Amino acid sequence: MKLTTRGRYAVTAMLDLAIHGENRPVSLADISGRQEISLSYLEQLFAKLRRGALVDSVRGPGGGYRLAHNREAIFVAQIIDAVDESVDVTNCQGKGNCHHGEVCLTHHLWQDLSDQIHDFLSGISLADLVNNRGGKGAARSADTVQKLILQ
Amino acid sequence: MKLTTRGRYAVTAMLDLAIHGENRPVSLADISGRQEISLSYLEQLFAKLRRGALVDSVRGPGGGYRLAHNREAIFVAQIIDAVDESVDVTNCQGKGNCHHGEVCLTHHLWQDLSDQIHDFLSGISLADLVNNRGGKGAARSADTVQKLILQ
DNA sequence: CTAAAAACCTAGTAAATTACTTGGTTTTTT
DNA sequence: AAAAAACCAAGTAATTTACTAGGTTTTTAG
Repeated sequence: MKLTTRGRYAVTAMLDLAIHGENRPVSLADISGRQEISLSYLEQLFAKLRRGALVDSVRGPGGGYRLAHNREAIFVAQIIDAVDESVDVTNCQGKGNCHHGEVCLTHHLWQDLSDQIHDFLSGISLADLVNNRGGKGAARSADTVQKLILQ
Repeated sequence: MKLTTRGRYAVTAMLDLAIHGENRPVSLADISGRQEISLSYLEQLFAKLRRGALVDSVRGPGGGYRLAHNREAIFVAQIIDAVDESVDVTNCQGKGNCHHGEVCLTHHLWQDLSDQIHDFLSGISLADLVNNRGGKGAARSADTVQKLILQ
């Protein structure tokens, strides 16, 4: 399945951007420092995020990246789609040619799971994450959020 | 995340077993032939499935594997857990030490997604798959099912 | 107007994982 | 006794992933 560390990194970086980028653009060097993701790796991820129209870039000193839309309008599924190409758990990437050119025994199972995951992640915006409402809304203590935001 | 080809192979093989193993045990050589999975790889998977008490083995000629429970009582999540260890999308395997020993920004998101996937796959039994009710019950034409079962 | 900060780009590489191979042994049936 | 099967351990090829190296271009601040 396409749900790897790459996607996690991308969501984390976008969340960092949502938290720290209200006024000025945020440089990848800053995100790299805070989230401990290699700068050059971030560059590669943000190239994809930009192609996916999720962020805008500002070049030159004082530049960096900005969210291309507001927090409420950027969903986790979009981020993962942008960097991982797809959230797909089938073997045949949904083509249905997994067994001698026909659908394999479990094709529909994986297809349905894929859809399920995509639906789940499509319902969660960056705003939800900032406001601590990831998924079912697992509790996160107020001071943990503070620590994470203020570092 | 732990949702790889290994898990898919395991579910496919177990489904093959459910379909072909009503009377006699099914040898891995048979499954290997039908599903095009390397025999030795199947052996490794079935060692784990046996440790997970999902199948029983019968040694000697005419031997093979049998489901350890009936189709209704074996769920996809159990199969994947047995071969992939866990269906976990967090970076820290649920430990919550992903960022300087604290939970990372997106920990709860991945935790919730993990739970979601696990719940989904826990609701689908081998019997459901045999009867073509994977997940939301995507339609599969009757003759496709025939082809798959009768090969 | 120049130095520096940033994005932007390409290619390569190290590490990890995955799928598979090899070459056995043990058990049990015919 | 031969053969069919499970069972086992170690190694390997292929792929993917995360990261590094080494640039260029753009733009701002001084």
